[in-house]
Amino acid sequence: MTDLPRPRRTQAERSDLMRKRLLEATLQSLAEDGYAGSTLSSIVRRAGVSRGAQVHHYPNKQALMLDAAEDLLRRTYRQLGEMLLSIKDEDDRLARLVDAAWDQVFSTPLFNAYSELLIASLRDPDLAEALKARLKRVQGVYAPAVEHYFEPINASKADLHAMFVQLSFFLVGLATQAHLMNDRAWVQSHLGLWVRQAALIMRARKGVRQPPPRPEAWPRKDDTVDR
Amino acid sequence: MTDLPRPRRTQAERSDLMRKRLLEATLQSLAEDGYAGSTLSSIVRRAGVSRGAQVHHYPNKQALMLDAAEDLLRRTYRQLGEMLLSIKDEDDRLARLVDAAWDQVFSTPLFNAYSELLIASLRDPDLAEALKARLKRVQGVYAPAVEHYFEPINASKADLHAMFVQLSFFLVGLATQAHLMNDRAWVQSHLGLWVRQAALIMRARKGVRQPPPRPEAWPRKDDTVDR
DNA sequence: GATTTTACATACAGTCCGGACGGTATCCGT
DNA sequence: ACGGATACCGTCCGGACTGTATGTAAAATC
Repeated sequence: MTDLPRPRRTQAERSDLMRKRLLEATLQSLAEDGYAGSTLSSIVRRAGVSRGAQVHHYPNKQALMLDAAEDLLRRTYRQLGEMLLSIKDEDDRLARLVDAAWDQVFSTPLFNAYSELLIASLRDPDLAEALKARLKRVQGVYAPAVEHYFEPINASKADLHAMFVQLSFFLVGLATQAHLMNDRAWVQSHLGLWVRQAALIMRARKGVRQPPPRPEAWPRKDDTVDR
Repeated sequence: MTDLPRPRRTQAERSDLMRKRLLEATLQSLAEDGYAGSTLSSIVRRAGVSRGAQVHHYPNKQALMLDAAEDLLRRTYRQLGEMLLSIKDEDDRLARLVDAAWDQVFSTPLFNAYSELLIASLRDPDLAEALKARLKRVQGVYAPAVEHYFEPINASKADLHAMFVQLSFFLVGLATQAHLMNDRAWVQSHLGLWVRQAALIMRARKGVRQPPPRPEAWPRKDDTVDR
């Protein structure tokens, strides 16, 4: 018995894996059961770990939620970056971008988790602060990409960017109310309207063959939480 | 003692008053403490009534929340109607309308209650159904008013209406995230962008002196809740 | 290899929530 | 005026949740 069937794992490996499982379960739980419905017991059950593991890594519920929010925005950051890289140089670049944003980000169950955290942050200043800080970073993803792909016509650069900010808010509103609305076609038609309106003040840059500047990696956090 | 200091109230009066107090407290509580934080005890405490009164009028929490949602949309319906009636025939009618919608509806604490109900309805089909039905009625308020005040230019009537639907979603997204953003000026500039974009496909009708058709009164509900 | 630190597990304590229930006051039809 | 219906009150109970305290195995340190 030189090698045990269970390989020896280092402490850091164990911790990272455990946190990953907890965060994954937390985000799933947020999406399915909502913020209030995401009880520590249910999260732990979903993750298939014990209650003690969670309490070891996160002293209280808020700490877990803060880290989950961080993780969620990190994922979104990455996903948005990949989506932008996947946009090809086509005539209907604007429409493709909007569709991709809706399909790959805002209409996903993961975004429900964001909605929950967003509403919860109305009454949790720490959570609000975390979301605010990380949101800025996410916005930093597509701000350069916007100028890379599009140029204003009869409008200022500021309007160009503002138009996309408006899009994101529109998509948030859409995502939180989509379940009250009819169907996908209805959503598509409204996305189409935005595209037509946006086309009035911007156009795709000609001859863009390179993808936008690769967004920088998200810096690892060193301090876990506030103490 | 011919006249008691407390005048005799009819049963219906007592009930109506009690429900009013409960609904008022519920909406306040939703706005301040959120859906999960709006416990029956806290609502009752806020309303200054006993626990038994509530349970008499609403058999469970969901029934209370359903009625509160109904009441909230009814109020919004009324408020939107009044707002539309207050719009004067001015050059910047569009801008005034948007500002009024933001100031008088979407940025108010009452709208926070709507956000809470909205998110809660993701996991409460009954609540979702109630919101959906009543939302249609609210939308019915400004649909005629839109055509009363504006006419499309280089666009279809459908686009005209869609543009305002888009506005409402944009405002919802704005309202749920405004606390993460900077300041009022920032919001104003984005509202301004929408106005400028809208002005590209619509204009105020000339010589409109009459207010839009007065929205019909909200029909009283007869069946209280599902049994 | 002994000891200290870290990772994880289980049991417990205190709190609070939602719903049920028994009782009282007020009103209404007759 | 009187009996039933309606409105209202205060309390109790089962359950669930969060945080804590204690115990055990594994890994790191020396």
